Amino acid sequence: MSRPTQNDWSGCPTRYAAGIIGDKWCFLLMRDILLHGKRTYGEFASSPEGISTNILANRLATLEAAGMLTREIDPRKGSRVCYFPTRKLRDLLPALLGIMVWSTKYDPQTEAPASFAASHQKDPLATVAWYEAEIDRIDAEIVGT
Amino acid sequence: MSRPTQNDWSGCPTRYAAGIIGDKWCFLLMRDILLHGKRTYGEFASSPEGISTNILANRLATLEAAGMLTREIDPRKGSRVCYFPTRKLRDLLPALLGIMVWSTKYDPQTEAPASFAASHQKDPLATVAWYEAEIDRIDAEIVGT
DNA sequence: CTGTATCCTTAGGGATACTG
DNA sequence: CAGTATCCCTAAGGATACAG
Repeated sequence: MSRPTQNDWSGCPTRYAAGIIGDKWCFLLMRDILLHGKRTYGEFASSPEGISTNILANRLATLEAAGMLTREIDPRKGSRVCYFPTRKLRDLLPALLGIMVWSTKYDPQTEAPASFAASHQKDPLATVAWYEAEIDRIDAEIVGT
Repeated sequence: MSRPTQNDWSGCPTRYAAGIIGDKWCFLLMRDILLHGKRTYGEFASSPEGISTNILANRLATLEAAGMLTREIDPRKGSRVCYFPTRKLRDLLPALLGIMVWSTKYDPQTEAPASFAASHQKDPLATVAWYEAEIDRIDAEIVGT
């Protein structure tokens, strides 16, 4: 069976991701959407990292252009804008989960362990259950293909 | 059982990662080390993305300071420097695999599918086998804790 | 070959004011 | 509240020369 060897990475599948994930603000915004359930401009702007409004607008446009989110009117309340994750963004969740597990293990700043870290250490299977529930919740929100 | 809820992300485990992964050059260098088996300054410099030497030196120092790699003399050939992945970096492989799978699915630039993409589509289990072999190969190289 | 150092230009991005 | 626009400064980083 042919499996990838070391010298066959001409079309390296990570270079593409580097353009989107390899940007601090895009990365944090995707986190906010996928993991924190944030959907509105104001919610993004209030993140503890303190993104400035021009950068926020710029990155929202970037992510929309990259097909990671869609900009729509809030179905519940007219004249209010919401950003929804696309399937493409949703599919990044497994990778994000991997990053979270890694950070939980190595981040020295996590003074009081977050509930994720706690439950993950106690029972990794609980993390899987959490992950799948998260997937379901986001799937229910994805509108287009 | 307590599992993470949406409003409990005060100690968000992704913010830490954003500082390391959320940088294009660090991201690509970690890819080179983990997936392309690159170990020397010249090998990094010759990557198709064309990193300039001052940035390369800067990021190698950053990654070393972050405990992601160690700088050592080549055991086989004296007076030649090599950079080895630490366990901390190695543990990022699962996340990187997730990113690769994602890119393989969505990167429109992947004109000729890489062997990874091909084998992954043909048989996902082959990817797992590839991944475990990769882990073993890197583990054999990790020197310190 | 493995880096360092310097120059210099551009882009990133914070602060803030402004608009619908 | 959801942005847009401007100002302005710093840092990122490309090119290149130099050193061990």
